[in-house]
Amino acid sequence: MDQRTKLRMEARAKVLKAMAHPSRLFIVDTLANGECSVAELTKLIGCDMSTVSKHLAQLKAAGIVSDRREASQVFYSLTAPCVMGFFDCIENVLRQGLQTQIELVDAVVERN
Amino acid sequence: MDQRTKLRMEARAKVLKAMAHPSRLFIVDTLANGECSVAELTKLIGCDMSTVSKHLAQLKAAGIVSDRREASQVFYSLTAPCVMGFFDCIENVLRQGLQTQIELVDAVVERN
DNA sequence: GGCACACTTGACAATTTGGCCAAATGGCCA
DNA sequence: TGGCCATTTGGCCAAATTGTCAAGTGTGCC
Repeated sequence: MDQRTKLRMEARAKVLKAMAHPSRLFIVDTLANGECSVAELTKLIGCDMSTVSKHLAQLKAAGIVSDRREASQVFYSLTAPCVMGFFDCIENVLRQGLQTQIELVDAVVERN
Repeated sequence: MDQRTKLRMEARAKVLKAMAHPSRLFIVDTLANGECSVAELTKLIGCDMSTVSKHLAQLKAAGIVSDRREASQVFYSLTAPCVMGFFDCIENVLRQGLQTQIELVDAVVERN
């Protein structure tokens, strides 16, 4: 892998890595319906606010969300709505994986 | 986040995490052009074959690639070509992030 | 100024990940 | 069977990730 390709893959990986966490996926899913304050997200997720704040910082660093201050609250919103398009494909992969597992079990049952 | 949602997000995260690594992204990109043996991929990536094998195992566990044995070689191919659709969006996010940085620099220059 | 509120950051421990080496496995052929 | 080749697996260590608590920052209000 030449240097140029490596750098491009690293940049891409950074974006994917930012989304590759249950809480952060949930945040993205939630923000797709409109902006949210950190407190709201914290309540929905159910863990420490500092944890949520750090997840949001990661998403922001990746360019997936952006923040807006209003008085003492900070509202986050989705700046890259195209990531919502990932979910259809991911659900497909999950379904396909499940199907494969069923087939494997069937094959074992068949054999016995 | 209720249990059901949490499980779904974890499943989705597993698929994304499988792709969220430079070498694994490169593998996916390469396999999009047709199947490859582990040795070929190892040569292209330029690290230990055992490392590549483990990356492939992760992609396979996530249901993104599948393997086919032919004599002593193992050929991998992309079973979820829809993941290629991620790249357009990711490139968008990266471009947008770059643009944002330029604007920030401009703002600083403006101020001085 | 001082206080309360929403949020972010730093320090830290626990867990996971990534890479290499060496050893094991699987399949072909003499 | 034994040897060879491609690949996988296990052991190990360094580095990255995650979460929590405590302390810090920023904003509005009295």
